[in-house]
Amino acid sequence: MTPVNLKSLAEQLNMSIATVSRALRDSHEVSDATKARVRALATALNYEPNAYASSLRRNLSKTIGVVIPKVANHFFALAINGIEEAARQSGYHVLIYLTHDDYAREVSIVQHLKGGRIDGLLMSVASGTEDFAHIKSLQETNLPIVFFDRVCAEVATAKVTTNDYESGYRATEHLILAGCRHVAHLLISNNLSIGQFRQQGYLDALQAHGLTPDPDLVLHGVMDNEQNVALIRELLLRRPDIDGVFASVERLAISTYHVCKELGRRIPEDVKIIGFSNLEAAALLDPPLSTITQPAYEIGREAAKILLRAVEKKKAVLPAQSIVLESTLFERRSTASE
Amino acid sequence: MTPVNLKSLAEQLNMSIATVSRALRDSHEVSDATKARVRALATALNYEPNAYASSLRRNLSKTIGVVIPKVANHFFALAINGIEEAARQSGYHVLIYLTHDDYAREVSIVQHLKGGRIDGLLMSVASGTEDFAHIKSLQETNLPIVFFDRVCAEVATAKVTTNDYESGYRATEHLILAGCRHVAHLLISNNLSIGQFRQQGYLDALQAHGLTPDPDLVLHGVMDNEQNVALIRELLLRRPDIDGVFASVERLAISTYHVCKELGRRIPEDVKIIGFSNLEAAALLDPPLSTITQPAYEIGREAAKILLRAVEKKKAVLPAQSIVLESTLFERRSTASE
DNA sequence: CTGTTAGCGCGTTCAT
DNA sequence: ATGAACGCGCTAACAG
Repeated sequence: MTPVNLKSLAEQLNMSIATVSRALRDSHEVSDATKARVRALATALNYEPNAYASSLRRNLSKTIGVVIPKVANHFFALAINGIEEAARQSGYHVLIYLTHDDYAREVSIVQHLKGGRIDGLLMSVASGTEDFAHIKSLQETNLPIVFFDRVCAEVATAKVTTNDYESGYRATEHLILAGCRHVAHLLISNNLSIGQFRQQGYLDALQAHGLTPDPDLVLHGVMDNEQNVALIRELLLRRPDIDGVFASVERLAISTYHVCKELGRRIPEDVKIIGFSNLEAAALLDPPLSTITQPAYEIGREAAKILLRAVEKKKAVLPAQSIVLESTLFERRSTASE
Repeated sequence: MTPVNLKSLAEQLNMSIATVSRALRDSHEVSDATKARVRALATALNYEPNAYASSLRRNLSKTIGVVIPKVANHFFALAINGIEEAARQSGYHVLIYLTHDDYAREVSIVQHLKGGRIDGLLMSVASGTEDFAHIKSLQETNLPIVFFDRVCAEVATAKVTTNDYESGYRATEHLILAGCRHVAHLLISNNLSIGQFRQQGYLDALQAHGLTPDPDLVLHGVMDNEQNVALIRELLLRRPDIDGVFASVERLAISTYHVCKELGRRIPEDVKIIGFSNLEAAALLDPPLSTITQPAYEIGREAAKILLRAVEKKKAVLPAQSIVLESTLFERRSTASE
C-alpha cells in the first residue's frame, strides 16, 4: 500500500509538492482550479497530513497536556470534559497524565513534557507536592501553563479555582442559620491551599455569628476511609453537643451520614450535614445531604480557553491572574415529609 | 536562549550528532567514557529529545489514542485510569477524545487519527453508530485497534468486554431465587450489543426457572431521565404485581428506587431491585441496592495491554479474539434491621 | 568505537 | 501561479 502524503499526491497530479501543500492550506497564491483538483484527490485518497512532520516543521503540535492527580473522581472527570470541549473547538488534541498524588510521578511526567510534545499545559498539582522546581523549570522552556483547582502559589501564571473561602463561609453560615450552635469541620490534612481557605471561611463564619471556634471540633481526616469513619465516630461520641457538620470532602460527608445513622443521630433533626460534593451520591441519600458543588466542567473549560488563547498568541508568559468561579450551594430537604 | 538539542550538545562536546544520539540511547557501540560525558551535559542542560522529530524519523509516536463516548461516567473514568497505568508502564502517552455518543463527531475524530498521530487505538463506540466504514478505513492504515466495553462486531479485531449475558442471567436469577415471580427488565434502547446480551440473559434465566417472559415487563428507557421516571411510574402502577426489577443501567435502578419510595412500595419487601452500576451511589441508598459491577479498571488495563503488545510487535492486525472479564454481583441488605 | 550522509513529511523561503 | 531547494531534530545506513 503506497503511502498517501504530499509527495504521492503531487506525483499523481503532476505538480510540485509545494503547490499541493499550499492548495491544502488554502493559500491565496494558488489558482482555484488547482485547489479543486488537489482537494478532490486528497479527499478521494483520504489524505490526512502527518501530524509529526507538521509539528516538527512548525514547532507547534496543536496538542495540550493535562496533568491531574486522578480521573476516577467526578470533579476531574467533569473538568476533563470541559477541557476536551474547549480544545476540540480550537482544533487541539489532549494528552492526559495521572500523578495519583505521587510527587515522584509528577516530576517524571513534567520532565517528559519538556520534549516539546505539547503547546500548553493544564495542571492540578499533586497533594504531596511541596517543591515546585520541576514546574518552574518547565515554565522556563516557554511553555504556557494554567493551573486549575489545585493551584500552585509559588509559580506565577494564570489560575482557575472556585471561591473556596467563600464556600466554606457560606456552608458554615448555612448551618448556623439553620440553628446549629456546635458546628464541626471535617477536612483532609494536607498542604493544599484549598483546605486552608475553606477552613478560614468556616472560622470566620463562626466568628461573624458570635460563635467561638473550638479546635476540638476540627477533624483532620486521613487517606484511609475506614480510619476516617472511626475518627468521626469517636468525635461524635466525645462531643454529643455537635449539631452541625461541614465536610470539606464528599467522602467525609457520606461517612458522617453513615456514622450518624449508626449512632442513632437523626438527620437533620439532631445533626445537619453539608459537604463539598461533585457527585450525585449525596443527593441520593435518604434524607439527602445539602452540598456545595463546584462548577467542575466550567473550571476545566475556562482554564483550557485561557491556555489556548495564550498558545494561539504565542504568549509564553501568562499574567498571574486568578479566575474564581462560583460554587453552588444546594439545600436539600427530605421529600418524605409530605 | 539557545535550544538544547543534539546539535548543540554535539558542538559543546566536540563530537558528532550521531555519537551523542547513540550515547543517549545507550547504544552498545559507544564507549562508556563518552556515554558518561554526554549524559553529564545532557542532564546538566536538562536535555529532552524532541518527541516529534523522533516520531517522524522512526514512524512511531509512543502514543495511543482513546476514543470514548464520555468521561464523566465512573465506568469510563476507571477504564481510563487502567489505560493510563498500562500505557505509562510501557512508556506510552495517552491522547483522549470524547464522542458524546455523536456519530458525526466520532467520524471526524477517527478521520483525524489517520494522520499517524497514534500507534494504536482503544475505542468504545458511540451508541448511535451503525455504519463502521470510518473505523474499517482507519484499520486499513495498519493501525492496531482494540475495542472495549462497547465493541463493534463488524470490525475484526481484539475486544475486551464483560460477561454481559451471564451478568444479566445471574442478576435475574438472583431476584428469582429471592422469591420474585414478576421480574421487570429496564434497559436503554439502542443498537448496542451490550443491551441485547443482558436482555437475553434475563430471558433465559426466566425460562430456566419456569417463568414465562412477559414483553409487557420490559421497559425501553430513553435518554431523558425525567421521561424515564414517568415511564417507570406508569409501569409500576400498571403492573402492581411486579416484585423484582433488573435495571441494565444504573440511572434506571436509582430512578426505580425513587419511584418505589414515592409509590409507597417497600424495598426490598415489595420490590427487589438489582442494577448494573459502577458508581457507589447505589450502595449508599437506604436500603442499599444490590448491584452488578463491571471491572472497569481491569477492562481498560487489559485492553491497553493487548493493544500495546501488538504495537510493540508491529502487529497491525490483531486476532479477532474476545476477552471477557467477570462482573461482580454485590448483594446488599439493609444494615438498619439490627 | 566514531563521523558522514541521507532521509522521515512537511512548510517556507527564493526563484521563475 | 508554480517549482526547486532547504531544514525542523532525529535516527539509521554506511564508512572508516
